[in-house]
Amino acid sequence: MKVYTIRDVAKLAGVSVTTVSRVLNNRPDVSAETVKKVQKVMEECHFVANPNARGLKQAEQEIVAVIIRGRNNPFLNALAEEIALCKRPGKAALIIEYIDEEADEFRHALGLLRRRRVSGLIFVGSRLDDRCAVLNGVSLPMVFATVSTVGTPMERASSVSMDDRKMACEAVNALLQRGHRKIAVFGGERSGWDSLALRAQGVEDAFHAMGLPLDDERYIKTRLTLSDAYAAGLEHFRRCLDTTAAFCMGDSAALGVIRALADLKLKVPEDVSVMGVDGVEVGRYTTPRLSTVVQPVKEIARQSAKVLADLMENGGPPKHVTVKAAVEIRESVR
Amino acid sequence: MKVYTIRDVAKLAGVSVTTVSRVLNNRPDVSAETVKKVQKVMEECHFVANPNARGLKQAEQEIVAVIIRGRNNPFLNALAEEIALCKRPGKAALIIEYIDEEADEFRHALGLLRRRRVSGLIFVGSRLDDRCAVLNGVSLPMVFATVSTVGTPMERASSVSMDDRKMACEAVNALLQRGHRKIAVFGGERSGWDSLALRAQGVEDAFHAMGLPLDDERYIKTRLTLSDAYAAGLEHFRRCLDTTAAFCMGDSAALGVIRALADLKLKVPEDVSVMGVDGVEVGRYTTPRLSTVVQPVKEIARQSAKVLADLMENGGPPKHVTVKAAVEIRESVR
DNA sequence: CTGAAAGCGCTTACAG
DNA sequence: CTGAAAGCGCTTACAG
Repeated sequence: MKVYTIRDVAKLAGVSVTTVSRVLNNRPDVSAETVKKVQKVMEECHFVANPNARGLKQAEQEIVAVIIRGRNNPFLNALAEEIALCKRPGKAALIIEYIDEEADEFRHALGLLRRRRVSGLIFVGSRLDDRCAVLNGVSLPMVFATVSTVGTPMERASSVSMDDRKMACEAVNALLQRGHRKIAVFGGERSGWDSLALRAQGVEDAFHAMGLPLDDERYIKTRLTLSDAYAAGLEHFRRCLDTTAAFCMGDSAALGVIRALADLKLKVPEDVSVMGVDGVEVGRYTTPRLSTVVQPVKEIARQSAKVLADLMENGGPPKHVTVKAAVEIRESVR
Repeated sequence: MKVYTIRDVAKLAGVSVTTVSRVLNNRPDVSAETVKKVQKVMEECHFVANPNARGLKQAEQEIVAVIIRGRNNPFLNALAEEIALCKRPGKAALIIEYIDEEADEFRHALGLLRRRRVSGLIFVGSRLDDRCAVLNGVSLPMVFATVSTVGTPMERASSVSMDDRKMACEAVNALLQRGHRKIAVFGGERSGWDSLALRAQGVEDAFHAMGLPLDDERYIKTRLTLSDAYAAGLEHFRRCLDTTAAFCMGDSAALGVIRALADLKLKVPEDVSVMGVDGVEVGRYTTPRLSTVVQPVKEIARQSAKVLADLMENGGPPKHVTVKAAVEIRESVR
């Protein structure tokens, strides 16, 4: 199957290449008759312009890359979708790269920069540990969505996030206020600067404000997936029968823990209260409905796109936006 | 910030453009010394090759487009991920386009074909109604994942799917076997050729095999989302107090219906049994665990990629692959 | 191991 | 309204 070029089309239509190009780009300065003739030929031979050739001459198109860590996280997925819906500076194209939760998103980004002429970068759901220093060599506008980069070694990165530390504190506080004292925390790495580390600090804040110690035995480090949290939940509640509440740093993890409790014949919230973080849709439909810290997905997406656009257009120092989140007590807590 | 070309690099490094190109492509026929020199310059000026220019000369890269209907469907998302992981003929690039559930995926595909030189197409989760005839003009290899195109007006389309009719029949049969007679069905459009229409036929088959009529009042047409199914469930079970089971043509819908039942103080499965379709992960962790028709996601992805690859390489008539699915009775049915 | 030159398929001043 | 020609930034025979 021959691939036609505009040269072929021109010959077939008996016009110049220039004219075909004009028709292709809907320029006004072609006679209606010619347009028709050329379009007919294009139709007949299923002509499709070569985007590489177009891109080569046309004002180089800007590309914004969105790098998402973990595809099956419904919260990050929803966020990616919203980001894709935001309008971008000029008509910058968007490339979305999902990378494995265990992979190194920073190396991945560097690799991408070497292959493509990216002019802006959004990281979604990144882990912020020592690795992030490698981005210091990058002078592109970068924004981290959902985690704050304040206080990290990355001096040039912007970020949009809720106040993870404060919200975790509020969430745990909600449990403390309801009389819970033995609270299990299902979280991640406590070092580093990312959301999970900040949330761990927030948990401590809440305990300390009440003059209570944070029981290390009740801090359970786990991946925040359904299956891992389920296993971790089984393990914990078999061992610690006196735990009356769980704060899970992700909704999927919370759902996994709730299921583990059910399998141990413990009722939520009668025996154990469970609180998540994120506010994914399914949490409104489970039984019991999941209490959680609802992150404003659209707001985070919008602000991320806006900060990036502003940086790409006007430059300037990195910005850090904090969006408002809310603890929503639903049926899983009492 | 100046954008460097390989010409600039060549000048700075004191070599020819050809040599720079060779270094760029890791060709073996350059002296180590030269390589080092050129790489140093590239590094210094943050050189990134223009992919358009590369693509223009290099053997035109094949592009496979995946068109997915509805982004927040976890089942389709999982499928898309698996497809992305499958190896493709040559090193065909993959572009994944999510389109709105209400949009017309066929027009979208045609638009895409006009803009990009796509050499293969995978549709994920398409609705198959009269609109699909527009694809008859397309002579590209196309495969529909999750729906069978047998019997549709599309003569050139291949498909990979479970036997929707048979599996729906089996699922409803499982309910009938357990003594349920008043079964509500939450499905979609009953006309057309897509999965939902086939499943509706399967439901009828099951009823007819038992010599029972399918009660039209209990066929509820709804979008198969959490929120819509929730609303439809509330509405139905308020009205039909004698319904003892629900067959929902999607797991999200099933979860929505289960929640509606809970809000009506009806217990699942004691008062009403609920069965879904798809087999999404969260259904294994809800309370009660969701009974469902588990579709073999990886198998569908793998077969779709394989059929497409084969068609792209060798051509030939369209293929229709049927994969095995299984009704899994979990806690939501008794 | 290295380079000069042609060419990929378009777009875009420029001239008419 | 139309066309001849230069050029976008690379790659790739070809010659050395």
